[in-house]
Amino acid sequence: MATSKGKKQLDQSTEEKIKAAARKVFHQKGYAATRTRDIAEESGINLALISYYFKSKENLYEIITLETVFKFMHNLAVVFHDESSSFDEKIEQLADRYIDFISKEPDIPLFILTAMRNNPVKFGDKIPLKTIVLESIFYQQFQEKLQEGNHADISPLQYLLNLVSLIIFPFVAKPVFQNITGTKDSQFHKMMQERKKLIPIWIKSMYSKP
Amino acid sequence: MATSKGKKQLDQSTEEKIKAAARKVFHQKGYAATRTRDIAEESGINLALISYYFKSKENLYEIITLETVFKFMHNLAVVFHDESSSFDEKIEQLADRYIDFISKEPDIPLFILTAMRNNPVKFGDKIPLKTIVLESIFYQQFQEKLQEGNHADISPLQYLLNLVSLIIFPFVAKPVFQNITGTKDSQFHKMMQERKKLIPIWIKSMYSKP
DNA sequence: GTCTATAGGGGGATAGAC
DNA sequence: GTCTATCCCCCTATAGAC
Repeated sequence: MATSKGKKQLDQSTEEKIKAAARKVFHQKGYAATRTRDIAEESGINLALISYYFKSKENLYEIITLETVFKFMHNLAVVFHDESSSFDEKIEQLADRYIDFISKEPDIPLFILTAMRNNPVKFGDKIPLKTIVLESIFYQQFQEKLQEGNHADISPLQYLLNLVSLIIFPFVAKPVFQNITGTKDSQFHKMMQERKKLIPIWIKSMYSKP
Repeated sequence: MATSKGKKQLDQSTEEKIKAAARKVFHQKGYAATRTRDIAEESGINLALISYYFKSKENLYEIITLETVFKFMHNLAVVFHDESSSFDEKIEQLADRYIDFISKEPDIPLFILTAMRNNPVKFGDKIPLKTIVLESIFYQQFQEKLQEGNHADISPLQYLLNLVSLIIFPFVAKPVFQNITGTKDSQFHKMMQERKKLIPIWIKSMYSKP
């Protein structure tokens, strides 16, 4: 039952402590505003150990970013490649999983969006995003739906944008939204839960013939 | 015809040069990653003049941020308070104006979103966001629409979130989207232009009775 | 108002003891 | 593996000449 590192499961290894702290601080403040000293304090380890285990701040950041993007896209991959679910069920599952995921990790969307803008190429090379989307069962089912023809005009790319926008943007805009509307955290959370059911319905309406 | 500063209109004052450069660099890289030296180089002025005119980097950043948020919300205010247009026309105008605006200033949405997350209170106090939205003609017209009752259930807040999400998010997600789909800049621009017409239609469909 | 020169502090990284 | 002490560069801000 020991881990591969031969440590107890209860207390993390130093390496893992650093990564957990780095994840937290980088997600919250971004690369430039984060000091290695913040990570050291957050994790309770000694500053010098960051260099010992990860060589540089930049290297640590790259590791965290790659892992974060992977984790985020994992939900997508699981749903997109599920053989047992229908197209409509996949939409429901996407809304459900991502709204839960982002509710628990609210800093991740802005973190990824910023990381990708600052360095679009680097991460594009290392993460098989195209494969996940374009070679998925979801994409096949999408093509079949287009063949049926009993829908309003669908551009697959616009469809994808709409789906993702409706799911993710409210979380990114949360501070602005709460500022304008005076919505409290509990209300906001309730609204996001409602969107799990509403988004699939809305998406269907958008593409049904009039 | 002279400006209040008594300078020619053709070449900007030093103060304006600095602000223009600061705007550009802050929008692109954010506060922490921006060095005052970047702003000096970008504007072609001497580093010491930034302190002379604006005292500190932080103060300059605050000025830029406030102006940016004002400028962004101005489109909203103009459309929301227009007495001559109908509710549906306002939706069309919003999509139209914001898609044009963000196309020209693509860094602004992420800049504002990040600024508001890092300091939600400060800007909330200084910008009359609530007034712009909740005391607008748009909001009145919205209430009237609710009274009519010939629509699917509408939560005003969810409606607002959907509208804004569909307009803004594609621009924020542009790097990720292009990475996944291989879409080029020209294609992306064309898609956003199409959305000017599509978003009002989609929004209507979402809220029409089945 | 604009420049040069520099103060002063902070932050990433490492040497070397334990 | 972990710690203390410190190096050294870089960045903001300012003093002071022009």
